[in-house]
Amino acid sequence: MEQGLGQDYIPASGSFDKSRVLNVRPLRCLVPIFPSPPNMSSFSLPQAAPFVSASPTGPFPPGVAPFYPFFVPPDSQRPSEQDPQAPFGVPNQAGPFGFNNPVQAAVPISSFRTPPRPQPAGAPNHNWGAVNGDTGPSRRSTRTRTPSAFAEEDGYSDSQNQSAQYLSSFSMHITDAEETSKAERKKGKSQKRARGSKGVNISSPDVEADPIVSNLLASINLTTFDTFRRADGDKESVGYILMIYDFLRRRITQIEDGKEATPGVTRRPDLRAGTILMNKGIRTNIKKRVGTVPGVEVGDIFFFRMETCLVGLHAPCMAGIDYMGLKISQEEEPLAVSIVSSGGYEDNVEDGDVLIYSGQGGNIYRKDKEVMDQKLERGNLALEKSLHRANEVRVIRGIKDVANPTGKVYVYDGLYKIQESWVEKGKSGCNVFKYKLVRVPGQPEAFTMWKSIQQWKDGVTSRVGVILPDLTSGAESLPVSLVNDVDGEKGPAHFTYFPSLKYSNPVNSVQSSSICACQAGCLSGDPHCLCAKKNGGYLPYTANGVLVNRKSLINECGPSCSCPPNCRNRASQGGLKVRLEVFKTKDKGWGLRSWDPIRAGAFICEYAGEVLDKSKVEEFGSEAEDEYIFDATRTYQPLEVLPGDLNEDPKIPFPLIISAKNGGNVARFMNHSCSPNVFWQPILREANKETFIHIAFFALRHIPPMTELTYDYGIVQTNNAEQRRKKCLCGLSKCRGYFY
DNA sequence: CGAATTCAGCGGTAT
DNA sequence: ACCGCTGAATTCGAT
Repeated sequence: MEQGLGQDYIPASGSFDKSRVLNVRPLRCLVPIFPSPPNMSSFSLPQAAPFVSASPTGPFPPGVAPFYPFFVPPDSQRPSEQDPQAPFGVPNQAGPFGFNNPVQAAVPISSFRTPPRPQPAGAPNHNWGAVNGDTGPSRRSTRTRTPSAFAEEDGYSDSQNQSAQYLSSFSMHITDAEETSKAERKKGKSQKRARGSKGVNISSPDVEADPIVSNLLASINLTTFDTFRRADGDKESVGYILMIYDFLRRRITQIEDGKEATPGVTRRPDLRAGTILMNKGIRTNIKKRVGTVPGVEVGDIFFFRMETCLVGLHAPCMAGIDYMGLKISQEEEPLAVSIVSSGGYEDNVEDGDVLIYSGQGGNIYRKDKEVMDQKLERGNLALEKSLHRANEVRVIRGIKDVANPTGKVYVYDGLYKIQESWVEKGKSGCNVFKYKLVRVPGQPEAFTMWKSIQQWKDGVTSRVGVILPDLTSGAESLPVSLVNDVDGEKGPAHFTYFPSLKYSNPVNSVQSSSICACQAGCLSGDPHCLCAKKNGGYLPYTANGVLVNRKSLINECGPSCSCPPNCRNRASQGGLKVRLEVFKTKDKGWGLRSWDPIRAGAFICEYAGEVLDKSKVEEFGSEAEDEYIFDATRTYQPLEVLPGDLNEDPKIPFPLIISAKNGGNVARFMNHSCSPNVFWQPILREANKETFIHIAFFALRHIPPMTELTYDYGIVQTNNAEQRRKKCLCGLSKCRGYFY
């Protein structure tokens, strides 16, 4: 598939309308002016470089004025707001800066740049912006390059070609040795800093000394992250990194929660976990690139900026614009590779496929510093160059997280192209750069899906194919839609909806051992909290109800405890937290998915149904009908990422089998997958002075909206297992072919 | 209780 | 050395 770069850079000659392009982009536009030879692949060798650069000193074709549009006459409050179509705020083409006398009136782009600092004669000049009318020495004259260096520094990736052939054409910039020494230096630096800075970061070493964390780090097979994997990821390594990262983050949160809070000190488990993984080289896609990042798919979600750094989607951990230097012919230009739009600036995000993005700088969002005009440097310059080069820019959209209002969800919304740019006066009265980005067509839905879901929730539009708006008839705290937009089936076979587990008799209950007296809610590491004690000292959940790691059994607080209902050690008790729908899948019958994003470790639902007593269990053993059954006695593959001692295998003191055939909740619709995104966890909970075991489902990884929820059904180890096994339809490369 | 404020952070870029 | 669309903790302010 010749999607993306190639086609966009190499229009078939004559297929474009020069006047149209020029009208839209009056800047020096290399695409139409220097068409490349046809039949050139997007994956170009140096001699066939798609980038043909004009000489920095011109000549420019008639009517192409270099950079004048950035000139904003101080006295003419040029109305870009009123006419955003006029690129760069040029009201029309007649004025003194129109096409008629462009060159004379041209103001060099450098007029928007920081004045270059005085440099000794002959020093390298990094003033990229001074392309035309440059008074300083050109970069070309101060630096020579070998032809082969071009290929080495080409950061373009071809999403369809991540083969060894592709890799071999690049030389790895970062060898293992370099990587290690870099990490060592880094580590030394951070330790020094920790010592020197009033003990703010002093707890960092004991996080790594924590047995669970050091176990985790020791268990990671570092050969998995050899040079090859670090340079170019795949879905597996990206998923692995994200899972380790979030586990580490949750574990650090848990440890920190157990400590006395130091007033005024902000704890950043996200940064701590990120730094550890960075230093260990547990990351991928280190080499920056334009376009697709291998292993990251459109629609993938992140809950921390550090996650996008680790997988190479967006390297800066705070800045919104990521860019790289790219050698083009003899020039080096910064090109934007990705942006994050998260609401700090006055971005316009109304249309799902168009984004009006504000440039960086100018202290727009800082209250402690004086607001100033933005400058055409760093990311802003890179975006400008990317406009001219028409290269694809990854867009990550930050959205307020419904489940955690203080946090954000970042959605990778795929590739965009910058269509135009201009300068306008921001609210503060200072110049702000604006960039109009338009989504490259043909990509899977991502951000627009979020918008649709929001409209369904608001009742603005209705979901297509809804059979029942709430199949629970109000039995859950949130409605669960029944949807079929695939075929004519009107719904699953009849069953009774009830939201929790039904024990026919309390035989299987476990004796209640203790209750807690934490009136204000339980806290991790509190030696007085018996419930924390029962869970091994720490509470199993973080403050926002996220499960830190899988345990053989979790002891939640119950009605007899003194803690309030919102105590964090009751994560599975509040009913549904995400808006779910039961939907008709293409080939697996009915399935379950969520309208809301779900973060790794978040509670989804429990398995409701009737607990089969021992006699029925035996009867069940010979029964072929096991469509809606949860069977804790099956054997389960260990969860793929975390080592066994971190993710303990579930242990239930009796053979628990639940039937949801006649009645149950949404969990009965969850299908099997050999590479699931959900796992189950036994939970001990009190009711009427007795304790019962419940089966709760938690997210194994971050799950984007509308992704089917699946867990591993396990394998039955019986004589007639072969006949009863079902063909697995998960369709994954890891599929073991069957379940039960 | 949500919004606004405060502030230490970190990887990366540029000097 | 400097920079930035972080994110947690804390204070503020409108109910």
